[in-house]
Amino acid sequence: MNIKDVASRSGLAAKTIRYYEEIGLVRARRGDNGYRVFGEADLHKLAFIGRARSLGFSIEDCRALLGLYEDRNRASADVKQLAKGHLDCIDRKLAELEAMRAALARLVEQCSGDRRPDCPILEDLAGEDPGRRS
Amino acid sequence: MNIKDVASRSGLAAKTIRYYEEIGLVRARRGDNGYRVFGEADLHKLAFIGRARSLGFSIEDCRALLGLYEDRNRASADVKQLAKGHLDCIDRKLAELEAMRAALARLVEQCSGDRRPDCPILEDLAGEDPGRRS
DNA sequence: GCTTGACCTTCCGGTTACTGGAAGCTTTAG
DNA sequence: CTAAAGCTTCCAGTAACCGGAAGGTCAAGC
Repeated sequence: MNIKDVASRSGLAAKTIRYYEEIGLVRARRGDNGYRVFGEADLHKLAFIGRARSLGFSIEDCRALLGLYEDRNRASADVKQLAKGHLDCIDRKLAELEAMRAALARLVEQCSGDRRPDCPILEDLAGEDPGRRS
Repeated sequence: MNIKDVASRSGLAAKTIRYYEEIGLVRARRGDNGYRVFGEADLHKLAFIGRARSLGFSIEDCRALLGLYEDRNRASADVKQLAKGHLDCIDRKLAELEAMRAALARLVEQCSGDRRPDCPILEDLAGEDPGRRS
C-alpha cells in the first residue's frame, strides 16, 4: 500500500501520516523507489491513532496509548487512568465553554441589534458597568 | 505608565502587550529612553481586549470589535452579528466536546481498571468491535 | 560616584498538530 | 512518448503567545 491508500483507508491525510512518521509516532518501510510502503498492521495502527485523536487525545497521549496497546502485560488500570485524566480535561474545557457561552448569550440577548450605535456588548467589554448584574 | 504597570492593571502579561503591539492590535508611544509609555486610554483598550479574549474572541475578532467600538457611527447590529457568530462557534465546540465526553465516559465506565490486561478502551480504539453498541 | 537589582528593549526559538506549496523524482494511462 | 498523477523532501505558515538571552536604563543605597 502506498501512502494515499493507507490515508484514505485510515481516514487520515497523507500529510498527517508523514508528520506522524517524522515525530516518531509510527514507522514505515520504504520500497526500492523510496516510497513508503504500508501493510495492514500499519493501517491498523494509524486508524487506532485516528480514533484516539478524534476522541481528543493529544499526540503524546496517543504515544502512551500505543505503548500500552502494544504492551501485552499492561494493566487496564493504566489505560483507564490515562482516559480518566483526559475526561477531566474535557470536563474542565466544557465548564469553561459553558460559562463563556452564558456570558456571551446574555450580552447578545441584551443587544437590540438595530442601526443605533448603543450596544451593551461593547459597553460590557469596555468595562462601563451600568448594566452589570452579578 | 510603563509596561509592567499597565500589564498588572489590565490583567495581561507584559509579553502579551508587546505581542499585541507587534501585530498592530494596539500602538504605544515611546519615551526618550525607548520605553513604551501607556496612558489611561491605552489601559482601557487593553482591558477591553483582555475581556473579549477571555470570552473566547479571537485576535481578529478583537480587531473588529475595537474597530466597531471606536466607530461612533456603527450600528449595534454589526456587533451583535459578530458576537452571534462567535456564539455559534462556541455551540459547535460544545456539541463536539459533549459527544467526545459521552464516548469516552462510556469507555471508561466499561473498563474494569484492574491489573488484568483486558481493556475495552484499547479494544475500541483498535476497532475490535465486540462490545460496540449503537 | 558606584554598585546592585529591577526594569526595559529586541530578537530568536519553541509550543500543537498539522497544512500548503515548491522543486524534483517515478509510475501509470493513453 | 507524453502528460498526469503520485511520490519524495524541505520550507514556511497557522494561533497566540511564552521563555530566555544579550544588553541598555533607572532608582536606591552606600
